[in-house]
Amino acid sequence: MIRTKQRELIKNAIMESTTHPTADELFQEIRIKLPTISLATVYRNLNMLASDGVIRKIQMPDMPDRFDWRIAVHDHLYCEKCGKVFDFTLPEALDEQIEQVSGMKVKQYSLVARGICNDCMQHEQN
Amino acid sequence: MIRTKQRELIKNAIMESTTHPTADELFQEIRIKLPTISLATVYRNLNMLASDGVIRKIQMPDMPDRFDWRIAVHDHLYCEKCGKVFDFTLPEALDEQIEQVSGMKVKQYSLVARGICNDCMQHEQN
DNA sequence: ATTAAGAATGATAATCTTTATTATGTGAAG
DNA sequence: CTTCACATAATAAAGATTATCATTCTTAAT
Repeated sequence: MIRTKQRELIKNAIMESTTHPTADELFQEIRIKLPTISLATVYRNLNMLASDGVIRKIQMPDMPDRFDWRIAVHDHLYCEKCGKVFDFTLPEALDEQIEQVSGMKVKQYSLVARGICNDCMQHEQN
Repeated sequence: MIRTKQRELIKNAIMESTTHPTADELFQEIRIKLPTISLATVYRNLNMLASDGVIRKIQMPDMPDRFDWRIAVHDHLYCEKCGKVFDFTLPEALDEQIEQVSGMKVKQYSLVARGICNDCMQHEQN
């Protein structure tokens, strides 16, 4: 993995992100600094970084993949009101439980919740 | 939701399935009995049945949606070797835990694991 | 500095799954 | 039987991601 300015910009953009940006959001952001960058390059690098364990790819149904610099095990909650994605961490990882219950070897799992976040709950007028 | 033979066939096909078929797999199967059926109809009806709670839609990253007649809460494990999808059920649902940890209102969640199933473990030659 | 070789890029085509569109057909209530 | 809302078939379109490939960079060695 050689060093290129594209990869550098992509990595920095994620590392500085507070949301969980999609490939396209990162593309739009980086484009301002480096207008010649291609969306394919963004995807390519995000996947490389993810498979190197530098960043994490979050895959949720019905929405584009998102990327996260927080590589420690944690899960995600999508707010159906505001569309934001929040992190949460269960007291203990589920790998073992799943193995016990299923009798299979678990390599990884993804836990994604949908609901309403705190902010949106408070602003609700029902 | 009026009664049509297409809907009937789709529902039956799922109810009799032992795997967790995709829309296209169901389409190919039903096509034999009713060659004029359209893939769009299969999708439309599967989504209707799912939102009516008659069947369940299973969404996993990197593969097409699958459908399941088992509507009771349960989770899924995808075997990376043979490609089959297995069911499992944790001792208790996670909604509450997630709510406590995240402080949000959880409407639903999806837990999908990847790994190696029992059969494939035993046939492995490593 | 030069160069050679591998690796990454940009541009775009292609893929895959799913939904939208629209004209046509059909079930069931009167 | 007629009517009309709803469903269907056929296909176009969308949306996200990956593949392709000619071109351009990086890097390490000369």
